[in-house]
Amino acid sequence: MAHSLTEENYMKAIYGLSQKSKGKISLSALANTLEVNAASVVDMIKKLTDKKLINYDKVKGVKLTDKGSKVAINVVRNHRLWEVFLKEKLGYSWDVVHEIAEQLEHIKHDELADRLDDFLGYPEYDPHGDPIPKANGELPKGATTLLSEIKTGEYCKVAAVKDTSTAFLQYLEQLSVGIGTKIKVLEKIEFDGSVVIQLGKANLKTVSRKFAESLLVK
Amino acid sequence: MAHSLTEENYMKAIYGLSQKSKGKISLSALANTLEVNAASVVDMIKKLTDKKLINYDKVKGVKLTDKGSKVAINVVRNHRLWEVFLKEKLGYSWDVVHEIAEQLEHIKHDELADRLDDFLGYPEYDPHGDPIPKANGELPKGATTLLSEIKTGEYCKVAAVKDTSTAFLQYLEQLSVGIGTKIKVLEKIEFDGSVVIQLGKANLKTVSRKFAESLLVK
DNA sequence: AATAATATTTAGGTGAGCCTAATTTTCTAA
DNA sequence: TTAGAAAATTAGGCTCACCTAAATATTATT
Repeated sequence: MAHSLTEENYMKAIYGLSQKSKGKISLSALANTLEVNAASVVDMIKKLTDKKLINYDKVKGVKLTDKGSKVAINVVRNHRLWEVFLKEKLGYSWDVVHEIAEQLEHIKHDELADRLDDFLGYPEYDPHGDPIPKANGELPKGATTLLSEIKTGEYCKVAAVKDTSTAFLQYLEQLSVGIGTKIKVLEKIEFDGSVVIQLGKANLKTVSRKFAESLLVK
Repeated sequence: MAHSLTEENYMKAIYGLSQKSKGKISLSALANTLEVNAASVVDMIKKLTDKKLINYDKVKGVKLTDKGSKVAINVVRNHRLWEVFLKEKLGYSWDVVHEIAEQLEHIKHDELADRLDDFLGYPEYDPHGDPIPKANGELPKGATTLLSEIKTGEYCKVAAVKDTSTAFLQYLEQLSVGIGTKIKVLEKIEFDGSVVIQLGKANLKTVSRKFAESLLVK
């Protein structure tokens, strides 16, 4: 009843894709996110289907079964808890925790996630602001509003990053923007979607559309 | 220049065997501790030799090179630090930490061991009393005296367990014997090597030769 | 020294997860 | 509606780490 590291990664990828884009999940989308060849995906989809972890239909695409969903949520829970550990306890910066958690998320032991959760004080969000699934699989509400959706003149607070690439996280670091940072939207440039924002008392910055669409706020 | 999980386990096994028995390390001894077929060992020995991680000689047996030694010590360092973490921070009992640390020891990130070490307060020994290699590879002195070597009437303190099997650890737990427990040797039965010991004020127990040869004291 | 036991090596094979190349199916846009 | 693009599939191979079975070496025992 245990799953290989690779199987877990496929299910996590399916889960991730189903969260961020409501449409159907194609094999090529999976191949893309997992950075493997489409032919490899076909193999694995067969295997996971046989194990009743997913359902596949040319029309509906790939879907996790309840069983597969549990596995995926568990891996995500582990990943995010370990990220909190790495940041809060070992002092790693948020652009590094992801890659280490990619390894730690596959450590298998019944009570491990729960003990870690307890040790960390039951955090609701990981260092990137993503919600950490509870032991029962329940997911705390995550932010859904983009910085780009905030009206001119209004305030918001950074809730999460949509893009967890090192490049973006380091850029945020450089701007001293983190989870909880207060932002005022001063101007939205119609031409290219750039946004002029105010950080702190009088610190003005112009950020790109891409930036404004990568930051989740509330 | 990274090594596979399997390669790391072979080097750890070679290191372990070289620590506990001073003689030559045969392929069959390795096959035995790794619980694989001897033919598999032959394959891997070739591979590790090519990578200059070990030297193999029919007469002298298997030996780690300096390079291989560094890898092995690193894995052991990781293993024992994670064991401390699991016991001290997550509250796992000492008969469980080993199997989880078997997985955690292979997590790869440059600063991880050092950060963990710092977080744990630079422990010198793991929960079984085994010395934790320092960042520079140096190994704190470990206990070498067996309970069976203590003379009748003398006192000693448990320093480490030589056997880390669940069966032994749980038995110790049951007897309330842990690292640091004070023991007085009352009698040594010549017939079968059993030892009568005193735990605490007046708690007498008779333990087998096997037991007395599995407990390291000082 | 001969036999028995153990250790080592070779040869050939397995499954997991990946690949390329070629093909077929499905979707999209002229 | 049909050509072209994109997606899915098949066929055949690869590497890693393992296996069994058989052959050869070495070591121990009588």
